[in-house]
Amino acid sequence: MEYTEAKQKFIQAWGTLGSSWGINKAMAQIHALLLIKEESLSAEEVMEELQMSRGNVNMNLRALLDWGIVEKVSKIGERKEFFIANKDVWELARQVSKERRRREIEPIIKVLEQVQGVEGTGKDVKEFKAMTKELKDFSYKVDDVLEKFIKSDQNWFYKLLMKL
Amino acid sequence: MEYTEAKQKFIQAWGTLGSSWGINKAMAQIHALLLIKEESLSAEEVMEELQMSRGNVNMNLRALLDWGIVEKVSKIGERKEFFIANKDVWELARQVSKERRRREIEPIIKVLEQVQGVEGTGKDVKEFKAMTKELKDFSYKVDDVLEKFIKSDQNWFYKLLMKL
DNA sequence: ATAAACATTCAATAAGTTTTGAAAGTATAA
DNA sequence: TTATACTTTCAAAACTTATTGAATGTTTAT
Repeated sequence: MEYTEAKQKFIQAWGTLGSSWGINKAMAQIHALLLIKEESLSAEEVMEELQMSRGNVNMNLRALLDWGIVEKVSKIGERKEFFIANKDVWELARQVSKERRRREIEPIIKVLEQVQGVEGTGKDVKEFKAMTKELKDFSYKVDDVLEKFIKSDQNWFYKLLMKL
Repeated sequence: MEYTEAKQKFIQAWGTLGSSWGINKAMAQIHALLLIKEESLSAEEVMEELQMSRGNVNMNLRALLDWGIVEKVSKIGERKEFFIANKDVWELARQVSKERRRREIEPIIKVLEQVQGVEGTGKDVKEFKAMTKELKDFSYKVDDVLEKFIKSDQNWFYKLLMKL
């Protein structure tokens, strides 16, 4: 397989994967491109390589910064900004887990807590309370695992894998 | 809080959560409704409660069956079909993990394997190979954890949580 | 202060996804 | 077999999300 073909294929696949992960395609593709480039790239270069508009690239680069998986780099003598992806896959997984925890687990726990306060003693209400309590308990457990994962180091994780 | 309000709130929140999980809103909302109802519901009843069209309800009930998180129930003397959600949260988590593994991890591993076969000895190619290899190795580890999780029982999981 | 180089915003548009509902299909009962 | 009850399909419409690119804002160099 040609390098150009392989590169396209990877960027494409990463974009698709992103979509089923709440990360939009452009964002995931830019990330993929930065992942496979050792040097940092300017917005211009990303536009060029991925054939995306300036606005789109700018917006999604900022989103990547926001997720903490891409960093800005200044080059001496250069005015424009350059961007580089953190190449540590472990760190990437941690950052993504962290963001998803914040954006998904936390809000659902909040709602589950709230609706627990439903009034009444009817059958429907009892069932409702029972089910939402189970979900809440489980969510707390997941939250707990995620928290530990996020705070842990790579070694901890690999040791855990061994144990399984 | 009133039962009706709590119910709406929960169904709403579950729908939103679903969206960031690759599960469409209607599908997640139907699932939420079935989760909080002990008895099975007919398509008609779901339509009524969620104010959705027949086509939408039918389509998404089939998707839920497909994901293995909702089951058909036949009632004697009744011609129509009824649907019930599995109330075991643990089992739900397992089923969802199973489907997501199949739909997401497996395809990306396949692509990563493929692009590993890229030809050339240039700097770009070497970097590309190194990065995609790292991603592949990590994906295999995740796949492995998921596989064990899917095949395990609830007890295993809770014991694991204790250890963390 | 001005110009040049670059970054950001945002309204318009395009693309993608979900939802509808009527029509077609299927199974059951009489 | 025919009518009825129910399910499935699918093209069109509604809705949502992503993308563009020109206009605006900001920084730096002269």
